[in-house]
Amino acid sequence: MDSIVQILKQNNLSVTDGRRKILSLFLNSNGALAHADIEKNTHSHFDRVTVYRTLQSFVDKGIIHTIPTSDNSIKYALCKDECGEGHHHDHHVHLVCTRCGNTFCLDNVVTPTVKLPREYTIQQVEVVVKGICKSCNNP
Amino acid sequence: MDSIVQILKQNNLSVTDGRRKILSLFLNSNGALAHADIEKNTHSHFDRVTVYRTLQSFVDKGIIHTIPTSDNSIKYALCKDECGEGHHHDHHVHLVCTRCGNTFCLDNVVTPTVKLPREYTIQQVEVVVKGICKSCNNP
DNA sequence: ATAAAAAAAGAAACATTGTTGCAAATATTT
DNA sequence: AAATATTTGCAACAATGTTTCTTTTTTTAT
Ligand SMILES: [Mn+2]
Ligand SMILES: [Mn+2]
Ligand SMILES: [Zn+2]
Ligand SMILES: [Zn+2]
Repeated sequence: MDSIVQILKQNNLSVTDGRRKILSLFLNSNGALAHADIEKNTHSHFDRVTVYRTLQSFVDKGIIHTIPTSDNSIKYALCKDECGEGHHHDHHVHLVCTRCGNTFCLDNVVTPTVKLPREYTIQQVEVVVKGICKSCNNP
Repeated sequence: MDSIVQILKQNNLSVTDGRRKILSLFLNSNGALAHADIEKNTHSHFDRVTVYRTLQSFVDKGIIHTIPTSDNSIKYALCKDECGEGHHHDHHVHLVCTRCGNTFCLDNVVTPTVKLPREYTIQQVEVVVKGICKSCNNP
């Protein structure tokens, strides 16, 4: 059975064209994708609303995670850790390349620990590095 | 002379009602502000476009900085370090309170150092912590 | 394989957010 | 006070996101 179908079924998502196509985009991309990238890559084959709902359900199920950015654009990337419904554990650093504009999960770079004064409680630490990516550095 | 006017003049910005009012909002707020907060607090006294342009010019001048978020909303906060035109040096951690929703600059918590593989170049590190803020913890 | 039930997609209408060009108003300089 | 430079508000537009409802598709049960 197709690995894409497998992932969808494992997450109790019914298998539809849209979900198959969008999930395969993530599996075949090494960087993060924005909503607009998906619309472009699917040649607007799917309604915008469908794309929004698909992304939301993937996030809910722990298949993809969002990446914070300073401009107003949510980026999404595959979860590679053990994320599930309501359980996101993506403790890795993200890199936004200032040259090519792409965003990457650095799965091997673990989020550093942050110490806050006692009055605060930490729930999650997000680290986004702006810099130059691998392929822009070694062209 | 008014300290607000002083800041504006120091940055070669002409002194207008909008800039005075918006800058004073930042000076009197302990958390970060989103565009919508400013519109609300000024009772839409200023055109939306003016607010956008004012925020942009404050960022350009190094008076305020943006804070990345996972939802699609830019937050802005006063720069307290030595930022200037084209020189942002806000090396502190930001906290997004999951209870009250406010975003705070933790000026005393320095951004941890991050080590990336040699193939990458680091330009800037942004750390956003989700958790519970001081006042939500000690009500 | 077929019918029934459940879930998702599409369409439309709308709300919010952000951008651009230009004329009128305001601030600064002379 | 007048000339110049800058900013503002308006209008029109583009992009992004949400909600409701009907149609289509997928899944489940027979
Ligand atoms: Mn990631
Ligand atoms: Mn800050
Ligand atoms: Zn790059
Ligand atoms: Zn709080």
